[in-house]
Amino acid sequence: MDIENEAGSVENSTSTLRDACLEKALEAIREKGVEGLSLREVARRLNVSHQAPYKHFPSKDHLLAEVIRHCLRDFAQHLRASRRPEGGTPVPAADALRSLGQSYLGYAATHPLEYRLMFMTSWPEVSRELGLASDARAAFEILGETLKAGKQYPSAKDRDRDAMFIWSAIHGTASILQSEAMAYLTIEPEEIEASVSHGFSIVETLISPRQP
Amino acid sequence: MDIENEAGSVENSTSTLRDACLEKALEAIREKGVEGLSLREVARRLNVSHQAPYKHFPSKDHLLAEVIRHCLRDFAQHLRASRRPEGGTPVPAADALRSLGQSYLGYAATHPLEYRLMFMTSWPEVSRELGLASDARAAFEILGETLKAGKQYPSAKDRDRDAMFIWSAIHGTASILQSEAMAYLTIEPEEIEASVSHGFSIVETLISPRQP
DNA sequence: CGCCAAGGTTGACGCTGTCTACCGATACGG
DNA sequence: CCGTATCGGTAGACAGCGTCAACCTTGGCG
Repeated sequence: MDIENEAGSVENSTSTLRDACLEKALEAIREKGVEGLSLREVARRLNVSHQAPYKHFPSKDHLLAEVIRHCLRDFAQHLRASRRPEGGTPVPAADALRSLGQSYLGYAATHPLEYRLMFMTSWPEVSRELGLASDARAAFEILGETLKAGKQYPSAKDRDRDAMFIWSAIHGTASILQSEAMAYLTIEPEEIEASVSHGFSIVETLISPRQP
Repeated sequence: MDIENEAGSVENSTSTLRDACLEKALEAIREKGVEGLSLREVARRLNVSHQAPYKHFPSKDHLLAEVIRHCLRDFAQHLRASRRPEGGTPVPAADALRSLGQSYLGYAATHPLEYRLMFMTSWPEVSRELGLASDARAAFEILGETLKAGKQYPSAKDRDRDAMFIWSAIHGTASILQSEAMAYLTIEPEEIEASVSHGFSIVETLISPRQP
């Protein structure tokens, strides 16, 4: 009833409260962690009754799953943008992979909350029936496309093996960079930078091994 | 008062209930997830009042942190064991890294709950003051030692860069293998096996690049 | 003996997710 | 134009949670 009318959002006139819930949920998670998310808190932030959100989400887990889906799509869009940065001219194939990798790490660095939600939080049970996995796969396939454009593979399986390794390495890097261990340890930033760059070089020689 | 006297555990006579709490907490997490962990549930499983655990842990988070510490130490011990498997004769340096890697992935595969707890769950706030990070670092340093034994590095920093990359790649692999996405996707097991092996090969050529 | 601390108990408080019931609009078929 | 059903909101109740406070029992020690 008392939903704040944020700037813009004209086109999105269907079920304002639903979107507002998603927004405030993310905000609440940002402040108090996933564990601390509470439907009542979301309702309170929107000045509605504690039951209002239930008209749009069957349960707290459904809300959380939708928040994660939102992040997945935003993330995928962010990755896609790395292939045509600003100007509109596509990145040359040789640089596409590094560009994608930096885009990936950049997202993880600037959206740690969202990254954690997507890839380091155990999804709620209902995510399965809500088909969250297909949103995750969409993001993964951007890497596959980039590889395909940059190198001739004898078979799709060979490409997938490379993709799997690269995805693992970069996800591992991203998740270690923002893990608790990293926050508690003391490592000079320049050394981290060097490590990451080292990793990129390794992956690049993996992709184009025959060029002198 | 009514703590079950499990098999053995004679040497561990100091504060039986404390250890029992840790044990039952892990059990409860296994059944109902980290989110579902409740101190009262732990107490109930031990036939003890809902406040008894508070005599040993200042808060639920302290209990959880101790559970994680327990996992970290067990994990480190598991990794160390990979260097001297069963018989007592150490693994030759050339195979040490792959052996360590398989040990790592093996642990993640056979103890998914513990792995998630250590590396994919956001540690409770109190972990910082409880010094959990040093337990995590102990596990990481096993990799550093293995690298040092297998290759001459010009400097410790160079070694750390390799270690960082390898750790990232293998953590990424482990965490993707047991991620939600993997559970929801459909990939043939043999293909997964091939991808993992592919990754190992890449890392091995990284370590010994000059051998034909 | 007196006393104190350790480790257990019960009870209460405010928070949570969710079930149920109610209530006002608004659309729509007769 | 009048039911009436549905949609999106409200209010109340319930059990379970973490945690604070108070109390009780027991064993060791000056």
